[in-house]
Amino acid sequence: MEHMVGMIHGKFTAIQRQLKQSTCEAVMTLRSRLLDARRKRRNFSKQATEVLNEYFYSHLSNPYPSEETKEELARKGGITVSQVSNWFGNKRIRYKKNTGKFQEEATMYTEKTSTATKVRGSGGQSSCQSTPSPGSCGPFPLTSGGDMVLTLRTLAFLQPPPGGVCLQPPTHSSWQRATAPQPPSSPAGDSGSFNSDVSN
DNA sequence: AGGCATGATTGGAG
DNA sequence: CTCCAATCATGCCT
Repeated sequence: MEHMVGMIHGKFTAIQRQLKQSTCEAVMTLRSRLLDARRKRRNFSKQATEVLNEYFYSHLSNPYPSEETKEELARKGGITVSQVSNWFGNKRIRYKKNTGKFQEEATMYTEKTSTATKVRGSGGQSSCQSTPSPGSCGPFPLTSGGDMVLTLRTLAFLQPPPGGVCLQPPTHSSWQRATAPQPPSSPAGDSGSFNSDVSN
């Protein structure tokens, strides 16, 4: 009996120590990663930039994505929601500051989205849960499987800014903050909100 | 090395 | 709380 108790006790302490160690390790890892994110800036993947730009330029009149939209954009781009918020914040500021510089980009993406918005049928709001995606209908698998294969490589540079198209700088010098730009048409299944960390 | 582009952080305002 | 504006720090190109 005494032997058993001693053995169990020893095992228990060993496991305890192991657990402590692994926990500490995990915490350290998380912490370092967080700290890393602060200082170490890595450019977003092409896909993320594409997705964000498409949304931004197709909603230039009101580039304030709702929480759900942010989530979806984040998932599509393989980034976090806060990163989406950061990006939109930076983008708004920088776009306003230097509208002319973004004209090429703007036309590029607006054209791209306009060609892709064929699905936008009646009702104004597409009931389809998959948001208007560029190129074709549904290039993004949306399976959240971490298989972030860069599918839309092809439409990276569809066409240069067409000369001749008069790009009048939009006079919306300041966006009016309209609350709830998009009706909360939440896609029922919000599962698999797993942030697959493809980077690193 | 320098300059620019860009993501992240911070502080103030609503 | 979110957003804006300024700023910092890094990545990338020359």
